[in-house]
This record gives sequence, structure tokens and C-alpha cells, in this order.
Amino acid sequence: MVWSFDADRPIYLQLVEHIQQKILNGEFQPGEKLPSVRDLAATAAVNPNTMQKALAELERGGLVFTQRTSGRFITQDAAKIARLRERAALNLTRRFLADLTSLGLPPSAAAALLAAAQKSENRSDVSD
Amino acid sequence: MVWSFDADRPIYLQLVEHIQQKILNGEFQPGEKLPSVRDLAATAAVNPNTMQKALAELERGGLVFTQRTSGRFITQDAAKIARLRERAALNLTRRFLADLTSLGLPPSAAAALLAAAQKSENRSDVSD
DNA sequence: ATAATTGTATTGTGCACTTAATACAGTCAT
DNA sequence: ATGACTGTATTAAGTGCACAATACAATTAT
Repeated sequence: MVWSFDADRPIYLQLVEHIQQKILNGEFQPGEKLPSVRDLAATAAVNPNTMQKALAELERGGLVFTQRTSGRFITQDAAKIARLRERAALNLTRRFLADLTSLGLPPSAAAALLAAAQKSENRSDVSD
Repeated sequence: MVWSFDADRPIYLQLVEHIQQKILNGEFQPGEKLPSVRDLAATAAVNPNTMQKALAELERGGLVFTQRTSGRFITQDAAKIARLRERAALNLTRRFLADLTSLGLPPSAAAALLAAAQKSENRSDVSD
């Protein structure tokens, strides 16, 4: 469980995405109880206030609900989770194609790029 | 020329990426003179200080250089631009695959997603 | 020469994010 | 009942981002 943060974006939003991912990919199961705010904050090495803000934000998506004094739980609606996972995958794909277009590459370039990327699993390569 | 900004990230960084894109995709040609800081700021509807910060940041990448009192210019090194475009495309692809993995999908799912995304060019679909 | 245009620098203000340190009310185990 | 947990709220401090309003030196156009 690695909690690393991009310095260029609010931590609490990255926490939201991080946790959302764990729900969508099944690391957190439907109905499962989440660790407490304080525990999650300690694990992620952030302030409890920041984690609280992230969790509050997460509830607006309906993936998580709170039982006032006993804790937070993942939604039991497995269908909803599956639906959101598919939508997330489609959105990622659309953004990928849009980014390629911004670089001046046609969507048809995607296939070759995917093949190339899977061959060389090396360098992470930041800009320069 | 649309300059729209994501509220969740620093504007000056988005400006950097925006301009970098225009260089990599050929909208800005090698050797071409850039509009002045003030003009660019007006076009993007941001404060000149913010645009100045973005441009200063851009020079660290070597895609742009300054002639003290006459203006800023795109590098004439077309090979460098081409090299960076290829690298950018590969990085985008790697991130796409990594994001799919985070969703619990195998890289082999990419092909089907690309096909699906190109069929339905509709909804932008944000979370919920 | 004068005026306009270049990049650059400075000072101040407002706002959001993050951390820290507490505090409170309700639930649960003992 | 007591103590340890839950989520939640508040106040204070520090930081970075963005804007506003100027200002200056050097080049370019007139």
C-alpha cells in the first residue's frame, strides 16, 4: 500500500482518487468497514483533517457511507461499483485519445503506441 | 484557441502544458516568435505575472528561449521537438496502461476500450 | 529623439490547502 | 459506569497560487 502524492495537486483530492481506486479494483470490498479517519491518516502520513476532507468528499459519490459513531463503510451496491469501474475505464480511454490528438497524433497511432509501451517496461521518463 | 483550466491544478502549470502542446503538435513552429507575455496573458485571460511564471518554467525544458528585450522564441531544434513528442506519446501510453491496472483491468483490455471509445464519441461523463 | 514594446521585478492582498492541537457527542467493550 | 473508540468541529499558523498595480532597463518603430 503506497501512498505517494503529486506535489502539484491538493493531497485531499489524491486521497479521494486513491481510495476510489481501491474500491473499484476490489481492494476494498462492498460492505467492508473502512479503517478510522485517524488510522487512515496515519497510514497515508497526512493530517487527520485532510483525510476527513477526502472521506467527506468521497461520500458525495455514494461509494461510501457513514454510520455516525461506528465508522465508515463501502457501499453494498456491487452493481454500482461495477458500473463506475466501466465508466472510469472509458473516461481514461477517451482522455488518452484526446491527449494523443493534442500531440498531433491520430487515434490510429494508439495501437502501435500500446505495443511499444508494453515491450519496453523500462524508463519512467519525466519531461527534461 | 481555447484556454480552459482545471480548477484543481495551478494555472501556471496548465499554461506550461498548453504551450508545450502547441509546440509539439506544430501549432508553434521552430524558430517562431511567441506573442509577448502581456498578449499571451490577455489571450489566456490570466494575469501577466502568471503567464510570466509559466514561460519562465517553459524555458527550463529548453523548448523556448528569451532574447532579453525583443521577445521569446521557439527553439530551432526541430529534432529535439520531434524527440520530445515521441517521448510524450510513450509516457501518455504508459500512464494509460498504469491507470487501467489501478482499476483492476489487464493491459489486454486496452484494445477493446479503444474501439469502444472511438465508436461512442458522445458523453464526457464526470464521476457522479 | 520620442514613444511603444520587450522581459523582468516588487509589493500587497486574498484565498485555498495543510498541519497542529484540541474539543465534543455518541457508541461499544469491559 | 468507565474508558476507548467513532465521526466531527474549531482555532491558529504557515505556505503557495493568483491577481492587481506599478516600475525599470533595453530594444524597436516612428
